[in-house]
Amino acid sequence: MEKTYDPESIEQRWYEYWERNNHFAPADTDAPPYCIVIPPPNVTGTLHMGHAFQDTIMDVLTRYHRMRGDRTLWQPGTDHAGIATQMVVERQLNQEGKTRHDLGREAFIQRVWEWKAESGGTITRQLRRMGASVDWSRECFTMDERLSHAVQEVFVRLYEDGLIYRGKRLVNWDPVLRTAVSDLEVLSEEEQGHLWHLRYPLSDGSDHVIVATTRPETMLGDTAVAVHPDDDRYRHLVGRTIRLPLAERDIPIIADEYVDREFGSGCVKITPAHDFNDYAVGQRHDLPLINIFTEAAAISDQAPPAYQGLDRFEARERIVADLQQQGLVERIETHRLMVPRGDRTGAVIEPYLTDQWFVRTEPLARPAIQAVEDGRIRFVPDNWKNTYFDWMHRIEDWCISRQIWWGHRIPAWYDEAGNIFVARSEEDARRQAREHHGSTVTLRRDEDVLDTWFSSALWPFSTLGWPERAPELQTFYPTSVLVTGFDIIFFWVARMIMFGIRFMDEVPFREVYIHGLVRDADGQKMSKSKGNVLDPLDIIDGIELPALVEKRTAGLMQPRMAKRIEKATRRQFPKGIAPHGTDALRFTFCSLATTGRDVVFDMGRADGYRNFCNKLWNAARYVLMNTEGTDCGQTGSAVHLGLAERWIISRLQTTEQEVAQHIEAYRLDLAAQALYEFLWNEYCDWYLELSKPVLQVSTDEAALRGTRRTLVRVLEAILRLAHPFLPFITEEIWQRVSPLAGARGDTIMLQPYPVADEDRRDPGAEADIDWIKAFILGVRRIRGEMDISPNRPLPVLLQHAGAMDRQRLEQHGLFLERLARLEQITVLGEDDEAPESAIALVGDMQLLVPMAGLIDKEAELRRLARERDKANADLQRAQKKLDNPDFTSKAPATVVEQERKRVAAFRSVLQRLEAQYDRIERL
RNA sequence: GGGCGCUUAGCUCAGCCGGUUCAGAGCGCCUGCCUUACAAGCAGGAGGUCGGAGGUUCGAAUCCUCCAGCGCCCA
Repeated sequence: MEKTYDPESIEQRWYEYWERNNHFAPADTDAPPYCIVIPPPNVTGTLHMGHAFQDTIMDVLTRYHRMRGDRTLWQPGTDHAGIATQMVVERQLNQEGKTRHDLGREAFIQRVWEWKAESGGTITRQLRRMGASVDWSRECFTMDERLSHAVQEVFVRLYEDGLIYRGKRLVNWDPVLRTAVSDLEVLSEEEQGHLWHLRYPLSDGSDHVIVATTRPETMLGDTAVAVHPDDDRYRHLVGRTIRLPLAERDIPIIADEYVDREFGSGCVKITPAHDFNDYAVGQRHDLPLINIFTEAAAISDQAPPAYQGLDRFEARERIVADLQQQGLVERIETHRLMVPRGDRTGAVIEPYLTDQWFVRTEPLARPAIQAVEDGRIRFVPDNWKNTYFDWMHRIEDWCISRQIWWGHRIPAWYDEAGNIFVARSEEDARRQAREHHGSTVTLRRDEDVLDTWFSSALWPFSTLGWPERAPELQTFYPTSVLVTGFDIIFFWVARMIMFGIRFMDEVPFREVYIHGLVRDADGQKMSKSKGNVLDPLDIIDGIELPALVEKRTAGLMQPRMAKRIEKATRRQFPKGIAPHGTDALRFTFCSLATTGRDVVFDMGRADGYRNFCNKLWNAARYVLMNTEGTDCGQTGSAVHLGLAERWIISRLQTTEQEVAQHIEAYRLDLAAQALYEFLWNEYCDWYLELSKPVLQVSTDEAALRGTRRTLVRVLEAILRLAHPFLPFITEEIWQRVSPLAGARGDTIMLQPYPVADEDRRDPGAEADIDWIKAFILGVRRIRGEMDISPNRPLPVLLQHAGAMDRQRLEQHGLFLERLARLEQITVLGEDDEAPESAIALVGDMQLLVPMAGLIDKEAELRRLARERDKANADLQRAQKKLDNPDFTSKAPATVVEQERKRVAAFRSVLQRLEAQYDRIERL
């Protein structure tokens, strides 16, 4: 083995091996199924930290269950990401000086497919680099013919059941994309704006009212002015009319409870075609709707000619100027208001009146709520169900049509009279039309496509073969768990539950594991525009600083940010990013997978876990150096297990139990920590060290075999235990180690996951080792604090050694001498005079290192004082408890007894430390 | 305005269905070591009144209330 762990040289090789040998496919057995469907990433996208984190979690679960023997399927696939992908291709066209309209629909879609062919492999390649053990033979794409068919089938059935309808409604309109978007795709944030107070004259010229608005340009579409019915200031005006300035139309003054008397003048303009609240008011009062905007949010021909064709913001300026000229602007204030923006374009969203398709959600939501209420679906952590319920109880109909081209085209046809025929094929639509009309008529297909989330909503069953009665569907649906971020509970999770129950009559997954969102070291959300994104592959492979800066500053929407980003990057990564390897990155993600909602990515953690991999690597080197070519007992020769062997095997059981328990509870952080501590702090720090004296000096063949066998077997178990977290390094080492451990197989990934064996726990061995550790630690502390060279062998005297101490000394003296580097150990009789010494306590026994020529008096006094103070503090605290009669009378007897023992122990320790302190001080 | 969450060592985080891991881990820091698995290491060490104030309890970082600060989601 190489001296230093080099992930690059091993990782890809093993992935190719696994994939080539079809090890990711579910086993062909009757074992219980376990299935995760991947949240499909954008097919033309690239892997970001969130993906890498999420995929690591899913892969750990998948590999764990596969090793447990379950029939395990991790179903992969990608999403066509309608709007995002279309935008990318449109941007490419723009650079060629073209628009999608120049190409036409068919050619444009062709162009998107070309782009998909070109860039579509990127994210799946990256998924492979992460070690994701998905069954590639089952890879799906939402726009595949089969899945498109499923989407169409769902649409038609919902329509036939009256759960999909078409209607003219006010929707959120993105004037840049020129499409409707759902309310979830609109982000409202507070921005600085103005409040214009406008003077609206009564039609008869006798008076005027003041209306306040944040959007003066919409006044062209006003069809009323409203006041509160109980507002005495305006009661006399209700029923009269306003002469709307600029438009020169007469509009009524109406009374409606919606008006907030405290806001502005208490008088509001009503623009039903351009505001959600006004729309509702308009409905109540039967007001006309005047649509003054085009699809691009320019002023339409419904407005006065002077403004037609102006962009909405230009129009605002012109209108305000014109009103000012007429003396109709009372005043202008600065005002903070919520501005809705499209999550893709950042454009200000317009409430816009159009024909759209909607899913009637209420009947779907009811059973979906029920499924979580009665526990058929469990959220982990549990609190997230509140978020789910909150949304589901107030759910609104879902606008599913999008005025873009890339996506599933809505299977609806219209005749010239506007009748709708929803059908599974054009032929079927024609047949319906013929039946309706009694003759053949011309049909026109709906131009719109479906919201991308519509196809995602059927992902758990469409990927498994629905609507066919595929065997995979029978086996793996409902899937076991959905792993996702809380940001898409509404977008995706809720909709999958609704559709799953509707079409499969069963929930899509039993559990929903919600993980946190990955943020940068400052806790900021990672985003391209902030220039703080990390590419998981750069952490795996490493990247030089100039390349990192270049990557972060290239293609920015706001080029002026480049300087700041560069500076921050140079500050945070002065040396670029060192290569860490996939395993280390995965382990980092696991250790960060706590129950919190933010995952702050700290490169220091990744460094630490790369070191951890190196530790494992070197432990394996040590084991192989001492076992390869030797008899490790695998052929059945006699084997004797010493104390250290029995101890490490016992500790292994505890670790196996903990790791499995934590994985089952979705606490990968705790599982990772248990693994880390066992490998480093027990196996490496102690067992490997304890094995050295045996291997170096023992002549007992059975004991030697026992040590070698234990070195190899425990390592082999660690590898299997760690494999879900660290797939590559464990495979690499396992291939060398497994024959020595008597294990057989082509790959570690199909080996059984370790299961704790209670019979192999050995409390006696653990107690003995604890004693040995206390002894060695005592000597080391004296050495460290007295600045005695670790090379210098020390004599040690023992006072008050009990029978047990003597016995342990007898049996395990070799360990003590070697690990504490002792010259000799002398047991003093009770009457023997001890020389002045530095002291350490091992239970009741005192461990003395004579001071002659070695120990600095002042240093030893400082050290004793520190230990004395600590013991004293412990004693005081425990004594205080016992002094409280309420404690002794009310606390459980065992607790009281325990406290008494502690007090006795502290007191004894304290006494000896004080005595020792006094003695040294008198020197 | 409604809901949720967070505040533990310099940094990132565990612990939180009450009492031996009432204070932990990694990184960082200090001291000494290139000891034939590993300097990406070894040995030792410093560092926190667990946001603040009350309350429940024999006993609270751990349960309750209020306050402060931060954050997220929904109106």
